[in-house]
Amino acid sequence: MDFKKYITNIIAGVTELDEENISSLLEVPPDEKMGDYAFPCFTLAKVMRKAPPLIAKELSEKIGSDDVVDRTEAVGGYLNFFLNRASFIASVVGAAREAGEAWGASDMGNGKTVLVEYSSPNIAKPFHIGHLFSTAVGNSLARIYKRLGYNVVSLNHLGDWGTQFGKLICAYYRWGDKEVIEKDPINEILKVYVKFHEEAEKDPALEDEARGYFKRLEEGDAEVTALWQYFRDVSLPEFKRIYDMLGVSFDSYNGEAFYSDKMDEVVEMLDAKGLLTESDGARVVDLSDLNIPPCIILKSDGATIYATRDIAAALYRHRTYNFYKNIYVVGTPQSLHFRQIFEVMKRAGWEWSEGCEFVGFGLVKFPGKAMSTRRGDVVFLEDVLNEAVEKTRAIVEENDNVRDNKDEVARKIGVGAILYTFLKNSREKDIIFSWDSMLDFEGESGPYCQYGYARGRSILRRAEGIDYSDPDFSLAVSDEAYSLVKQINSFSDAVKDAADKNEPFYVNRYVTNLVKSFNKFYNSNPIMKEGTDAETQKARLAIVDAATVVIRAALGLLGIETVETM
RNA sequence: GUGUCUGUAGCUCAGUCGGAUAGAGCAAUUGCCUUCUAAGCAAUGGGCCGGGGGUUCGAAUCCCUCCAGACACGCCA
Repeated sequence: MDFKKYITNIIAGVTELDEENISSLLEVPPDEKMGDYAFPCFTLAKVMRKAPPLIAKELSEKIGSDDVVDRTEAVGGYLNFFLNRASFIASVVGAAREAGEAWGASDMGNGKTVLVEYSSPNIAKPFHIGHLFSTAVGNSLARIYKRLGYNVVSLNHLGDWGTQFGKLICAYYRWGDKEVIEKDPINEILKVYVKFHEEAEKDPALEDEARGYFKRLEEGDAEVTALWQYFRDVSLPEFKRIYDMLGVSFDSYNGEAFYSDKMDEVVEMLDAKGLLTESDGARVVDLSDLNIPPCIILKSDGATIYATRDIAAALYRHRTYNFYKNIYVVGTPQSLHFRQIFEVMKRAGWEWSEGCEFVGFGLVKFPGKAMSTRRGDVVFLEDVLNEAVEKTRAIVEENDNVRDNKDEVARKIGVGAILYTFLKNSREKDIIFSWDSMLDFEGESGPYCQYGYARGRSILRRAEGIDYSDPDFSLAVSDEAYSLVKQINSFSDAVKDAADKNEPFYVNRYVTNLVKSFNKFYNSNPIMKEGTDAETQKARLAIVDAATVVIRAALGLLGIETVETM
């Protein structure tokens, strides 16, 4: 049942306000001692021409109590509602257990299609820790939208085209050693790529040479294309290995190259709209009326640029998926680029482009400076994940609680810890990379949440054979039980907030608070311990059951897996 | 220079469509492992919410201004 709505109706019955108005005013008090819902009477004071505390008092007297609302209290200008705890717990726990894994789901998406473009690494370059930001956020958003009933399509817009490949090919011809590269393609290719940038500092002519190679690639030159294909072929298995480890998958790996033959049409369409002007030999869309730089569509050498490809990709996606939303999970440094291409599409008269959303995330930095693949200043994601799994494995051995599948447990917890770190703050915040904080498994962390789940499961295993399907919840009423059940009840709010803002950290914070409440609950309300009354035990077991299901569901939305013991 | 974002406890951050004594984790100090897993629980200390003005019954939150920092700003992506 929707308690907020219930209370809104009560207030509507005793005031002149409409339900929508009341609902937006109704809030949750900062302290549980102040009740479950609070209605501020300040705005009412103007129309009723009475002091807010007096209004609150009068309303409180009018409302009285029933099976759902235990009582109301007027404090200051607030009218505070206290729910009947036993019936609240019974209602929420019952509903959550009935819904099971579907708790928190919604049909608001109604089958509308949401595209989420994320991860999108550059091929022929190692997958570094910075890529995890996009991967973690995108994967989580995809899961969140799915839970809300949207038809989600995950897109990995591989960076497999552009002048950077000219650079790579140029570097390969100059400094590459085929035999060495075959043995460890990604790292060796990275080495020549770094060398290219070092040399280009001294000899800027190299840049032109690189652009020349890309031009040849775009023109379909067989030799250069074969080399490009090779770079792509050796990269994909590397990426897939990491995605498997993270539990991430994509519906499409169509990268930039996929759109290389779809750009002529875009150029023609923009031209037909009269949007293209010439500027220093390049063809651009002028955006000076917005005080932002022009969007380059064709470079002065006639080759395309990533803006052209992104526009072609958006058009293709519109035609293929008829999307409701087309979400780009890309670093904030690219915000101007997306503003430009969204504006160009708008000026082209493509109304569907309104559905395009830029979802930026911060930089992963080293203390002092940003990471740079060009300089070779990178931390490889695989190293971070392996380190986390290794550390977890050592803890698992030391604690000696896990009997089977130790490797699997270590992987899930190690990876979960890293994912959690990337999803715990608002996504636009930069992350300063440090091994210490990456490998901190105490306090608010992935392992903390997984631990709470494992403890709950452990209690339920001890309860095997006990039938707690229909307990008397009045026996389980306690401050800890009540606040835990309130958390369980608010799951769907957290999911909606997360989708609304495209911020997975709302779910992260939610599950952390849920686990915190759960830990308090089982620490102060004995369940399978000796001396616990049998009927009380059943009611508490039902709560544990509901809590574990919701913890698992919430962690699942973050891409974090659970373990039965740890 | 222009634009976007940020500034809250020693550190990392929540809270920012105005509301009740400004919160959490880490770090520090202290209790709790013969009793459901101590990756845990309980408790203590810690704050001119960058500075200054303004709007309001009420401002960390809105407006103005200054200071500090990050990122971006045509032929890379």
